[in-house]
Amino acid sequence: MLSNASKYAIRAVLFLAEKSEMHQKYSAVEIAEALEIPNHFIAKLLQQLAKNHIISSTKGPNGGFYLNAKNLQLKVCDILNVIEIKKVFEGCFLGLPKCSDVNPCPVHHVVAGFREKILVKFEHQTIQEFADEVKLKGTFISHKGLSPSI
Amino acid sequence: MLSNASKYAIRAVLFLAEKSEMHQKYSAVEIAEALEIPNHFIAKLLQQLAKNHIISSTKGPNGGFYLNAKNLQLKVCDILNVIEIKKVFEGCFLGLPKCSDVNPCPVHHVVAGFREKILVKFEHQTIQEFADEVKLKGTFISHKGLSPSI
DNA sequence: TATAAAAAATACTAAATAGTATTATATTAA
DNA sequence: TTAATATAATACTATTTAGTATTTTTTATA
Repeated sequence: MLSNASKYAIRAVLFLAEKSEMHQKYSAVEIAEALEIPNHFIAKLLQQLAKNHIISSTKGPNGGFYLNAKNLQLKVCDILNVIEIKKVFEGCFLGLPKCSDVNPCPVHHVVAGFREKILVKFEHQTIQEFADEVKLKGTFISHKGLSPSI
Repeated sequence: MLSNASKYAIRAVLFLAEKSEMHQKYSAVEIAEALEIPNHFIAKLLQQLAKNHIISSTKGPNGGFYLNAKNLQLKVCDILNVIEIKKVFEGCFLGLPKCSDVNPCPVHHVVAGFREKILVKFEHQTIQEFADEVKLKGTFISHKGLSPSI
């Protein structure tokens, strides 16, 4: 459903959001290591996000990527609009050109419920709120260091 | 989430299921036209399904593809196991390697509900039952002939 | 002001998915 | 037994996504 690029980008932004209180910056390499994702790939994605003002960056020594107050008020959808070409959550699960409540495909109603939920989250919840929720609930944006047996 | 190949294959099998009472056979070309999908592409998929005994076929004049009683008792998952290389509904929505109820990603619980529903349907409902449901509910496996404005 | 650290830009290669074209084989029926 | 029809098999091309490598630019600081 999401491309690897989008998955990496969302996790990277959540990583930066979690760290944003400390006002520290993180290099692409540090982020790649923390999330166990390809170094050069995430660097390119972060650059795209920075260019589109979804995240912030400064060059040079002690530079890196970070989120400012404005960035923290953006939504996951703002990330996806930069990374993903096509609208991810549009498009019928079975590929019908005009699938809708009126002309539903055989799984339309099963999918529609999920789509609604995830769309509300990604369109309305701010990155700040999302990151707070991650902290509160103790969910994971990386499995680094997790016991290999689990 | 599903590849085009899987989408086409599921719709083609539902098409054949709907027609199975008439004991008529349908050529790849006829199926392609009815579902408005690429001719050669669906032909190749139908051949794969036939080779794996998911659907039935006979060559020659008046030949074509059809479903026998045994085929009608199969599940959508049986189709996917032939067409799709990787398990479609495994794998974390955000790409975490060990996402689970124990180590959930930030959207795990939103996704898990949907995944459960669609998986139950695709694993347990027979093609026959699925096709009956399509007929009963009047859902669409093609939008061919639908007014272009809708 | 030279150096090093970091993003930014550019240009690739590789792999997976999507789709097309051609030829061979089987079967029916005239 | 020949012609027509349809699947089966094989071999492609094109596009998208994923990932890598290299060079340029900016900037802090020694």
